[in-house]
Amino acid sequence: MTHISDLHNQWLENPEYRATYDALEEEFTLATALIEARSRAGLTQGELAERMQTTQSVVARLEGGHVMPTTRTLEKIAKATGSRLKISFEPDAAHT
Amino acid sequence: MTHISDLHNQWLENPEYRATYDALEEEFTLATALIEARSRAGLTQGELAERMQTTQSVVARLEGGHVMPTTRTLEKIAKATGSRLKISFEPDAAHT
DNA sequence: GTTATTTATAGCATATATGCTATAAATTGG
DNA sequence: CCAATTTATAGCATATATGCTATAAATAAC
Repeated sequence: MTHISDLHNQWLENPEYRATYDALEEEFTLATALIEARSRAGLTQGELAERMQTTQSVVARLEGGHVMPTTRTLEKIAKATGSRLKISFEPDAAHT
Repeated sequence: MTHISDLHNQWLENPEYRATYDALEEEFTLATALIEARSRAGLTQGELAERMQTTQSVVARLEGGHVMPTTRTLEKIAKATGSRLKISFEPDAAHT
């Protein structure tokens, strides 16, 4: 069974992949969070799309992590999955 | 002294405002979070803009809550303010 | 293994966020 | 007050997310 995080760990050993890791991380975690929210709501992509007033292909694209969605889209997802969207900037100890 | 949350509470009594409250809430809280992150970092809009590779007017627009930014922009803000971006969909008890 | 269901990809038009310059408005320091 | 700094707004070009249809690929049900 190939889970996305397995791929993730596997790819970590590829230097070229590591180079772009920072930029991709958010897309990975966001896509994962989205998939989890949809699972929790027990919806198919098509059903979620309907509640978001869009189409299944749009949801697939979002879950594929191929875009950096707007907060407008994130809000629609939250509402459609019975979730509450939370966005925060947490002080990063490592940086400060 | 006019704080954004004061205006918020004040406007809550205006019915017309209440009608669009849901759609605006996220912009309010996000803008507030952004302003806080910048304050924490001790940066002016111009300085933050420079670190984000953009201009002061763009930061002003974001903080004004007049746009629903992409996660790409949120990531830039996080990095520039020494923060870590967190996005999550939390199960909403009230809905379920 | 065949069918039905679900998910992923492609390609294009449209909407919206971003990037930018200039300038106004507001705030701060003296 | 005045000057300097900071923040807000306007307007336009560009980049990117979204909306859409169609179809392929993968999974699940039987």
